[in-house]
Amino acid sequence: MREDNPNWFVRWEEELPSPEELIPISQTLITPHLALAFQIGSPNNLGSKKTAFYHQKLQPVAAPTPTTTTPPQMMMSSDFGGGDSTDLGSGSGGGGEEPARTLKRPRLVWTPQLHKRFVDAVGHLGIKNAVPKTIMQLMSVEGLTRENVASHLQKYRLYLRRMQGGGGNGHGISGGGHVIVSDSATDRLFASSPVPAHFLSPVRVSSEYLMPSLEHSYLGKHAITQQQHQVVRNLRYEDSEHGNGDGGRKILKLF
DNA sequence: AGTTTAATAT
DNA sequence: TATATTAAAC
Repeated sequence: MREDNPNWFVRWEEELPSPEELIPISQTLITPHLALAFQIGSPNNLGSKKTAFYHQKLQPVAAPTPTTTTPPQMMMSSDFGGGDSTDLGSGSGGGGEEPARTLKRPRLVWTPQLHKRFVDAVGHLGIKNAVPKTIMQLMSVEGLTRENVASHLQKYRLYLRRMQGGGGNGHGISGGGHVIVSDSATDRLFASSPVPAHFLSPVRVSSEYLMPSLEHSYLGKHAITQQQHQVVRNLRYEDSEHGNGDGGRKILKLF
């Protein structure tokens, strides 16, 4: 906002994951579209049975903030669309068909990256303007809907408020009333588990997540213990048949 | 863990 | 009318 440092966008840009971080190992040569069209398994497309493909794009690049208090135009001299193409909607390249935007999308997975964008989008907008629509715009993730953000925001607020009130908190809220600075990837995406059986070291900084497994030859089921999979920019459909809970739903991962 | 719905407010 | 917020169901 205005009260912020005039070069807030520099900081923002710095915090953004570099392209190298986004496309580490599982850079697929075959686009999701093609993979699905040919029913061939991409590296992490496990023994999938049914994979739907319907998606859309959205919002070319809306005005930064068409609301009353308009922040300075951000057009980094370097680039923005070059490195990290934050694109949730899949490639409309080959076929070029654009399924009606009225179809219900598969559930979005809030990866740490996506959540991070969300968080500092909220950060840079004031509390005042941190409302789904503007957040969504500032994030500028294609295909991300307003209700996606709204939903996440709801949970996020939920999370925030139970750390202020709740007994053991150790997090930053200034006595004044606002300026929420929760961090640590927001406690690993909303930390609902009361510190699992993991020997947790007092300080864990640097790269929040990260999967050291170089040779990821995980086949069969997604036997990954916990944590996020390696993310691959753009989306991927999987059939997640959790033994219990919901039976075989399609999910959508970003990045 | 996310989505949708409904009620309510702006 | 459109959007936000919240709770609750799914």
